[in-house]
Amino acid sequence: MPNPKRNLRNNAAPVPRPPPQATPIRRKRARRRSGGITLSDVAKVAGVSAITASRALNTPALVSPETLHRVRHAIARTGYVPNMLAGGLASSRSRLIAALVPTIAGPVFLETVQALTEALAASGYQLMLGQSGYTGSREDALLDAIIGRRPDGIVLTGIMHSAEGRRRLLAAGIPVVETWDLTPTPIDMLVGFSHEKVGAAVAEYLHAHGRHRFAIVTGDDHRAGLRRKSFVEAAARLGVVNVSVCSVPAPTTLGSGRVGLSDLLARRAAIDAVFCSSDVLAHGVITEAQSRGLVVPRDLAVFGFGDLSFAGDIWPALTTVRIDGTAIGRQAAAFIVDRAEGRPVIERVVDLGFSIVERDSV
Amino acid sequence: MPNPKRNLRNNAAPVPRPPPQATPIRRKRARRRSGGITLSDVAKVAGVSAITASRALNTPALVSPETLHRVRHAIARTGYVPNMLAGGLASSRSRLIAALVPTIAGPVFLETVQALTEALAASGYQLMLGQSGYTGSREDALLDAIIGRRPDGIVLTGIMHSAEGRRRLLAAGIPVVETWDLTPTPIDMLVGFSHEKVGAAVAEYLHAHGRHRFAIVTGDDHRAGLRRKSFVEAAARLGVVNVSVCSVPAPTTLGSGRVGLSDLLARRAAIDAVFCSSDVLAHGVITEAQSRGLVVPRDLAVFGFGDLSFAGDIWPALTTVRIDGTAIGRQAAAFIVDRAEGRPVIERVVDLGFSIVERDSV
DNA sequence: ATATTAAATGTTAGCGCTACCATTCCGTTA
DNA sequence: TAACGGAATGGTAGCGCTAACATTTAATAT
Repeated sequence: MPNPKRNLRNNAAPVPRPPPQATPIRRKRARRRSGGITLSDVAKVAGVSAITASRALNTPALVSPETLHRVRHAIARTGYVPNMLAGGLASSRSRLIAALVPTIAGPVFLETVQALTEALAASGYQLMLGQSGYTGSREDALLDAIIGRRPDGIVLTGIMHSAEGRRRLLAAGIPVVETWDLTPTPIDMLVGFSHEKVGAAVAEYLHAHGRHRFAIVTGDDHRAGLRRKSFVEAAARLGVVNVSVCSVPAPTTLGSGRVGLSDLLARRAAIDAVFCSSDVLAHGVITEAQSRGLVVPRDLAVFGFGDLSFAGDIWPALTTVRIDGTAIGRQAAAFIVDRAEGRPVIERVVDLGFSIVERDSV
Repeated sequence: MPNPKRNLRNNAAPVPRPPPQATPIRRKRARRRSGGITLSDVAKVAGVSAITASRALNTPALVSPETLHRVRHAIARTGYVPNMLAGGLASSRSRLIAALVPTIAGPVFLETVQALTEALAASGYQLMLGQSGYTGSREDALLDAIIGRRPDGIVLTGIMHSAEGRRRLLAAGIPVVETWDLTPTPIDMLVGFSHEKVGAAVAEYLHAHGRHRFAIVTGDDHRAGLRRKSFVEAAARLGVVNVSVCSVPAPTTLGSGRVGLSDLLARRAAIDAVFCSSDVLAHGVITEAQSRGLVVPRDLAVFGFGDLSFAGDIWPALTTVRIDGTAIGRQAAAFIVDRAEGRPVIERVVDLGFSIVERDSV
């Protein structure tokens, strides 16, 4: 039976067929190199072994300066780009970090993601972004897709992870950082702030500024719910009992803020202050108020959350809660990198707190 | 010399030491399995070979229904998650698609990225997002990091890629889709619209609506420059010669829109219409106008670009250019998937056009 | 009844890289 | 002078998976 030699895609120098010696009938099968330049090619050009070339890239301290130079030269000449699939497989270190956010459409987490990206890149890691949606339905499937890439760490941002998800994460043995929240039962590491304290602080602030009829326009996600609850409780402590609540679906938009205020006003509830679960929502509330001839803050105080980039630029400038998303991202990156490099992380929970930015809308 | 047997991390059933026969002195070296569950484990549980288990996952049509069921059961029992590093290495198909955007902070490309993510996920691919910044300085380094992951495709979104970048991309042999632009010399595939036509259309629209003193507030990126140029040219054709131009750094913000209008007004130029290079900028211009007591559109017409989610909700509702970012993302995904699956792409350039959304700001 | 084909499964050998050892060649130390 | 130790480099065997074959069995055509 003749051996059909398909030598597809093999544009390398044709390997001379080994002479049919008295060796047992063992035919060389067609190679299937993907065609790119490999470390061995570089090593050959540099006149060293593959492993030395590898060391020149990964642990240059172990290589003599002269060899290092030769290898670097060879890399430049050949245009070699390391195959991180192969490297990750061999070393069990993918240098990939995954981040899970509900959505990138809402600008809330962008600052964190941005800081994360940069801090990780500085350490030679790359971020892979996954969107789970606020519902959590796709979360488990997404989690498998992520775990399949064997990331060196996972950053969970504002996610209500399912019990099943927690289990898989734990089973995979991947370092996890949860952010934007301070749950009492973190999976692994945690960097965030207390949503309860935010709610209480805002209620106290409004009260101290002479407001007594509170309302809330809030997205229906978990963390916003935490803030709402503590806001209402703090209000009650201050003697403000009837807090009108209007809930809108997450992610929040300027439009849903307008709808929220309309809704509140339609109830004929007497209100003089609105706490919104996001700056975007607050912006919508202000817009709606203005379109109705209400003057902010004279007729209505509006309080935001997030201190997004536009908060200081809208008119009137928005009084809001500032969360340092950049610091969160940086701290998360530090956690992950420490763990990935094998350094132990002692203090696994960091509370970054928040601050109130006083501007013109209250 | 005694053989120090380090059996680190090997929690599998202890392999019985092969009897020290008269074989040449070839010691088994310690295994270094990373500890997870592998396809072989699944195959063992299912009572089939590894390759059959692989087929059950990747090409279930080639496996008998009964075997398929057994394998699936075994996967569920073991909690197996395929190692895509290994799979990608073996098959030269990473099932990873990279997207390069200037920044995710600007909401302009979010719609496209979102659509891309979803369309790719539906085909079993995952998106990896890279931010190059508007400057392009980090672009080449980022490109190497991306090529190193051996993605099956790359989507360039609103990028001014360097010549060196183009070369590397071409050399890597990875399918490329450029988006949001209609350059005459695409690298590979292209889906976008004509920025020149947009500029001309807006100028004509404003003129048709009785405006004669045009101004521009624009971000300083390449594509915005294209629109500006054709806007000015079309204006000249219509007899509007002195178009005041105010350029602000990209990415654009609400704040820079306010600054832009202030700047324009400070020049004491008589203007009755402003074309902005983004909706965010337009929003800033409107905000600044209102804070100065100007009434939009009576005193000043404002034209945006992008039709972002808030455009219809601000007050007055923004007249703008609609780009179907979702369609762009979907088409890009279709291109990439076709190529990744080996289907030829005949028509490599798609013009998705644009439309003008008439609202209340003109 | 035999040849032919298709369907289902198995065997082997890599994909490109790095961990784990082994080796060589110095300069120190006893 | 021999023994030792560190620095630099190399050989080999995988990491977990799949392409390219090979083999077996059942169904169909001649």
